[in-house]
Amino acid sequence: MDVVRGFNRTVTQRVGALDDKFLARDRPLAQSRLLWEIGPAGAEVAALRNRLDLDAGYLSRLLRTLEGAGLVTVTPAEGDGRVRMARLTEAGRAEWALLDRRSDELAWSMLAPLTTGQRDRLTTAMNEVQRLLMASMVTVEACPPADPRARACLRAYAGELAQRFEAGFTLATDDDHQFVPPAGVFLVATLASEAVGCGSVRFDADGTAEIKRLWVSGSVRGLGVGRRLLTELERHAAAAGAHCVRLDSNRALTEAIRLYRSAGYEEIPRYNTNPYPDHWFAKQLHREPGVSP
Amino acid sequence: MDVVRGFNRTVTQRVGALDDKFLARDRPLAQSRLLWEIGPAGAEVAALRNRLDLDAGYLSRLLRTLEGAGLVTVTPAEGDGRVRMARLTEAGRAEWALLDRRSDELAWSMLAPLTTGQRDRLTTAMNEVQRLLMASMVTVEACPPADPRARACLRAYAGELAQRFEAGFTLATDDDHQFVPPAGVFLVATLASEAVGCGSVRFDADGTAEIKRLWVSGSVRGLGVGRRLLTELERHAAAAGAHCVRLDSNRALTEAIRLYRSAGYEEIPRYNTNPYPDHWFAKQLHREPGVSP
DNA sequence: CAGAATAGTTGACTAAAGTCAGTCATCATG
DNA sequence: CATGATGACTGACTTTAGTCAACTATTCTG
Repeated sequence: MDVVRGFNRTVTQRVGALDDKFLARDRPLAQSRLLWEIGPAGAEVAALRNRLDLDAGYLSRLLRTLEGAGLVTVTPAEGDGRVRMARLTEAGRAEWALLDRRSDELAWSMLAPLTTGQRDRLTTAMNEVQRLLMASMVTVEACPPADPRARACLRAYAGELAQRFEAGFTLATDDDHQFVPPAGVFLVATLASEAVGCGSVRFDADGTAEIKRLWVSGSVRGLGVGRRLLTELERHAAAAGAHCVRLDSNRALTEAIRLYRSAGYEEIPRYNTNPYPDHWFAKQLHREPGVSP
Repeated sequence: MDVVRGFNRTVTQRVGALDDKFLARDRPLAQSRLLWEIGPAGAEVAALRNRLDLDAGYLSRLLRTLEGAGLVTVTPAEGDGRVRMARLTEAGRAEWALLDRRSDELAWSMLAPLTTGQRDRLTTAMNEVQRLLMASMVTVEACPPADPRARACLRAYAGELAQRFEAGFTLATDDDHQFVPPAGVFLVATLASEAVGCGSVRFDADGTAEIKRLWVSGSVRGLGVGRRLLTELERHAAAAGAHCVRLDSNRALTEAIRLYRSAGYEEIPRYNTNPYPDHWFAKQLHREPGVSP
């Protein structure tokens, strides 16, 4: 705990202050940040507002300023005329490249005074901190399967299975109701208001439950998100009165199968007639009194 | 390099922003930071200005505001009537305690979602990052021996030797001129405008140089500051035309002696009549053409 | 003991950051 | 095709942050 506090104090204040100084050398910080965030690829105004957590009016004004300076153009997005797209002009890209260079300089200024060994240790530790902080920023919560975040996850899930299964994959689209309470539950994992994982469970009348559509985005794989989803799903199943959870999988999904085994699942014979799976698992739940959904 | 940039981005934006939000929930950030920095022990106004890097006038005004809110009292320091001391009132201490609690909550919010193993890895990595960033923020530069920073180091140096030598220690005070160019050089290591180490070298007419008063503050020991000072001193000696550096030490200074050996120094017979040392070392310098002071 | 230096304060500013309500165009829905 | 929702923009503000120069009270120094 004290380590974390010391880290927060030293690192965020010192590095943060430096970072700001590097970014905001000749224009207000908010403008530099915005320019930086738009990036060479451009960005939708709503996305910028979201990422920078700015007031809509304030952001609009900042965009007008950058537009006035000839660094940015804002045009209606194709498809939806309400949405607007911010893009860097030629001059804006030059400015962005300057910021990019400064960011490199800042990084180098942190490494330069160190010996080679220290540099290696620092970058290794930074990597670890960053990954684990990402992991700790992931939240898991229930959400209706019709929610846009859920849809985005399921699209990604289906796309991935279609790639990994030799026979391709088509997601059933008519069983959403199974994962709406009280019949079941659908969970999404969110990182910085972006959905990065999902999972669902259906409670059956015979005291069993079935977990389906567990998926974790590649961007956060290895951070324990899958395990958190699985644990939460089991908790919901137990709270709904299930004494046993089942699930199916395919040998192409090696990480998932490893996860199931290490979470206490044991292989059982085929229990359904789905065309895709070739492995089936089950786990007994120890019902803890007082668990709430 | 990319690791460092990713780290800067994630950590300063995410954690830094959170940190600010936690601190400044019901008063302006600058006021909260100041209140926090004063702390239960109180602090001199100059120290606050230094630590927070604020304009003197601005800081003064902030103090008046906190004073007006009944959170702080500012009184002349004992000893020097120009210096003023800021202290928390009863209400101020309560506010400080609140901030302290929030800081704990923030730290906990970062650890809570993780497994025990992940927590251990995160705190270990944070500790490493913090130490190495401190190391990389240390700057080494030449400075006159009469400079307040140099005096502070020498006081600390003498105090420490007095403690560690059985026979005590008294610092010679009349040889400052030896360490002023062109006769020699005095270096200080600085961390966040606080002197944390020093070292000096005297160039002799026979092509030898003598390193003296190498000291590193306990707060940064183990970060390679001693080695950096030593290397810099050797560089200055070489630039001044020396082909050999000598120094003396005492068996009580085990870390220093280990440093000298690992830096290529070899033990030689007594070369002076100083009462304190019982070990003497020398190292040949390889003069690199084009080295500049 | 007369300056010079140091530590802090005050007044008069400016710029940047952020907020809020009201408006307008576009899109989805019955 | 009216109605409401959505996404962005504008005007009119307030607050916060920060700067600069002039000024006062101590202390140091020759």
